[in-house]
Amino acid sequence: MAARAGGQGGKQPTINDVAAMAGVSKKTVSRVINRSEFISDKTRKSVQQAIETLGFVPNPQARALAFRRNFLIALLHDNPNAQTVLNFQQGVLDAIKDSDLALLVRPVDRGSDKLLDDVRLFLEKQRPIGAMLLPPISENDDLAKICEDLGVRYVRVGSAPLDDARHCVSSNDREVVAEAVGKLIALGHRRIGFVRGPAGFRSAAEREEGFRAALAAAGLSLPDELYAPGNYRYTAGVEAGEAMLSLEEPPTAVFVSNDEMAAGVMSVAHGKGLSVPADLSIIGFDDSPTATHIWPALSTVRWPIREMGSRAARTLVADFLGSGAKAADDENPVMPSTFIERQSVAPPRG
Amino acid sequence: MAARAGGQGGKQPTINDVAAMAGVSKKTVSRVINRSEFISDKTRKSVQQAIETLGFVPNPQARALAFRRNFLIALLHDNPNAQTVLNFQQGVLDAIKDSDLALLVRPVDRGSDKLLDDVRLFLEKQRPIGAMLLPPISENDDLAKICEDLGVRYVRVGSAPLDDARHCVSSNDREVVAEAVGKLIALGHRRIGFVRGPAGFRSAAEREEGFRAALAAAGLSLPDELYAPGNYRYTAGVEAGEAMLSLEEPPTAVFVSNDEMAAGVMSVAHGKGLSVPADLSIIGFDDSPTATHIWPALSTVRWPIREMGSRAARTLVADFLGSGAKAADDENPVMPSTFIERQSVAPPRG
DNA sequence: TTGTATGCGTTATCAA
DNA sequence: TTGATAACGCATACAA
Repeated sequence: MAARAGGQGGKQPTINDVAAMAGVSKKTVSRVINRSEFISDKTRKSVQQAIETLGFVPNPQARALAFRRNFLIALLHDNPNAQTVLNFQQGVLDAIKDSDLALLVRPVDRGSDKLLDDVRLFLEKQRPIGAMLLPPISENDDLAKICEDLGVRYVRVGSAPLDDARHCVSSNDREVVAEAVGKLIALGHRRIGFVRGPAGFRSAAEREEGFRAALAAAGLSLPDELYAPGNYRYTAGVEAGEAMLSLEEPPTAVFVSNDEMAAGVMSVAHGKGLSVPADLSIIGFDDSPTATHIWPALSTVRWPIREMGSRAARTLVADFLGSGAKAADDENPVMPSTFIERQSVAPPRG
Repeated sequence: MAARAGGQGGKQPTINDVAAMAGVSKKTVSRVINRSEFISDKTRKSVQQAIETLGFVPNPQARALAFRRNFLIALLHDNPNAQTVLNFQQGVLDAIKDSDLALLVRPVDRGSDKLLDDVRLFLEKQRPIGAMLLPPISENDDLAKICEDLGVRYVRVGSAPLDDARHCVSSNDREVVAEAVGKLIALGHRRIGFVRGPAGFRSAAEREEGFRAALAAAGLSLPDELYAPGNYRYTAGVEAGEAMLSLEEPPTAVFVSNDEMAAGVMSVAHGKGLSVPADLSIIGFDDSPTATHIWPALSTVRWPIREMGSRAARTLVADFLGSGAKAADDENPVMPSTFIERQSVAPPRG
């Protein structure tokens, strides 16, 4: 059981109890709590002693009122992908578990015309010390501006730098996609299909650019019939698969902009009696659980989402603590994605 | 943009501004905010008028301090399944979006020996009005007791009633599993395998009981070689599949206690050149994204997780508002799961 | 380096 | 049905 020495009358001890026991004023106790520099080692120790024996824990509500800021960090997202959001949360928690911050989660609706007002009201009320924006809403500049206006620190998460280093954590989708597609080409593939992510998503654009860069580097072109639109959903993958695999000269490989759509393409291949990877190589993106659950296991790109969550939270915290601003400046805000080879890729037949 | 009539000096208007404008005391304004009954309609209206024109929003931090309670509800979980957690969150948000509650998310580690202390400290500090416990930690009675001790309302989510109706939202896993397995039997299957969930999980036990009930009802038995342990992970499904499908007389169908393991079994079937469902019918549980991403699409049981989230949150809120306690008592806390037939089930060969 | 007085914005007490 | 005043627990300005 938790050892709670208890103040008086079973209630939680307050700063007053600590002050009384240590024989100092509450302000001095406050200074110790907030790590003020102007404190003699002696009094600091005696105060810490009292805090210890009393089992005193500062009341976050009172601090929030006085600070005009809640000791929370908010995660704003539009539920693009459950695993992504949850992995990110996990990373955030890794970073804040030893602080006394807590995580506030706020799903929003990017399609709503009240999105901006919703977020503004939320931040005004909750007053978190910082907010983290997950893609795709991280790409919304108005949202960032709202944070700025309200004095809420923010970090935008994206597949490419969206803001200055202080306000952004990103991966390098473009490069890694180019690398992955390059391997396809090295294996001998010449007709390589592409399934795109939704219009207006930066991640979709980045992945496409990486794809095209790899093709260009090898002097290959992308015929229209091997280019399919998509929306990151399974059904879009199915549609793209049906279209491409019905071609007279179908592709021997395809890069699909996320795993879920890749699963759709693979289903179509199975349905048509094609063998993956013998008849068709497939590469996805995300390294979601789906990637390993389907058969054969999908080669894909792992997004360092947990690390990004941790990094985003650390940036916010360091920024908040001020002094520790080093953490935010030292680290490179671009975190590398990695290509993961599994069973869905092989040289083309013949 | 949000229409904020603003108090004075660009800052947020406070209760004092409202009181001044309406010509009443702040306590009266407070009464209006908190829907006290002892207010004349006339003053109520004039106060509401002032609130409106000022664009006043009560400061949650101040209220939290005075109420000794934060206007938050906490979600405690042990990350069993990303989709489940996120769907649940979505349901919670459906329920609280018109209140001024916010959602605090707290992943915990059920393996840690500090679990209880962690949760206690978290609740002591954050002082949410209520907490929701997701399985498997919802099965931990000590956790419920901690909530009770701290005066934090709680709701436990499970696959069977874990507590009294006021503190529990559950599904009816057992019945639905029995129904699903019954269909297998009706199709003519006689050798049906079973892959279990992890020991100590109530959901695993419920599903097994449902499975056995269906078998018993048909006078069938479960040979040892068709019973496999598992842990809800893909690899456990693979192991179970390898074992069962290497048998001299393999099963013609298998019920797997969750989708992820079912995907593992299906991979093994594919690898052995077996056709699903012609050679092997498979049923999973969860209706996770995986169920539709694999090929063929998996017949499974849909857990009403979003509805449960919504229900859990409404219970907490109603309980908190006191008056509206009806919501908590009227509704049946058991929410039905449903069997979903897709392509992974067919009659046995021959 | 430390203490005093006061503020943060709301609710509770108790009297009017 | 209302209001004056005291909590709520901590932080800040300004003194000492």
